[in-house]
Amino acid sequence: MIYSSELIKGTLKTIVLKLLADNKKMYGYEITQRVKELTLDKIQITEGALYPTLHALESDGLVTTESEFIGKRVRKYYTLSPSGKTKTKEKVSELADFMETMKFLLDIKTKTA
Amino acid sequence: MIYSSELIKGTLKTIVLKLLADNKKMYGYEITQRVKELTLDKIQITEGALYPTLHALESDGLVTTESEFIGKRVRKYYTLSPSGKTKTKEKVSELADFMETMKFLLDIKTKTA
DNA sequence: GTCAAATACATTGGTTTCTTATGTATATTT
DNA sequence: AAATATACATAAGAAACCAATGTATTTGAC
Repeated sequence: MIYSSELIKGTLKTIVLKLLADNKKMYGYEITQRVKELTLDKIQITEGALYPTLHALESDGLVTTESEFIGKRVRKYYTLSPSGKTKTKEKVSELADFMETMKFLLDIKTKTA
Repeated sequence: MIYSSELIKGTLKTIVLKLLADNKKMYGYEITQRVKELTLDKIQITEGALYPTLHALESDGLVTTESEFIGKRVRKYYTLSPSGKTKTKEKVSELADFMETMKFLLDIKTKTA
């Protein structure tokens, strides 16, 4: 089972930031594989979604990059900047809060009829 | 505090379906107010988001409608159809599952560095 | 009694965010 | 040798929401 794509919307950036916070430095392809693995294939980040997101994080100054050659192939590592670390905490706690709220909303049984 | 709008994306339809499942019949404005109230103002559904969503649910056959006059003003009630009830269960359990996965993702501390 | 705010519907234009598809190239496995 | 995996990237389009606008009635405050 793979989650319907609407659900991923809005959480991708937070997922990426959190992974970077936990793993110091990661490259794009690694992120897609890690998420796939951690979620037992339920969340599969497409490259068309990931790379633009990473580029946006970079241009927002939330991450810095360094390219490395593995043989002849480039690998681009992403690392959180100080402001990125702050932003990550904000985003993660907002999402955690949101999930609490959603959990409450989904459990309510206030039959008025 | 109000959640950043990206978070709502993908969950609105499920929220609406769940409210209708719990309250039998509701009208649009009532839904916005109920959500606002239940979430302590943290989720505010805009009309520009809600009405298109309700219309989509209707054209998908997940809800039926009946209009009522309150004085001279129309009020349009929405009620889940049988397929809407089934869909609601699916959507709610998918979202619950997704939140479990996200909770796990946000808590991981697998320092590899 | 009038003026603002609340109630109640709806649509339109624009943005953000993701998907699908495509492109390039190297490395590994069968 | 060919298929798959690794690794980057972009472009066109769709989906979902926001902000703004529009119409109209009703209620509450002063």
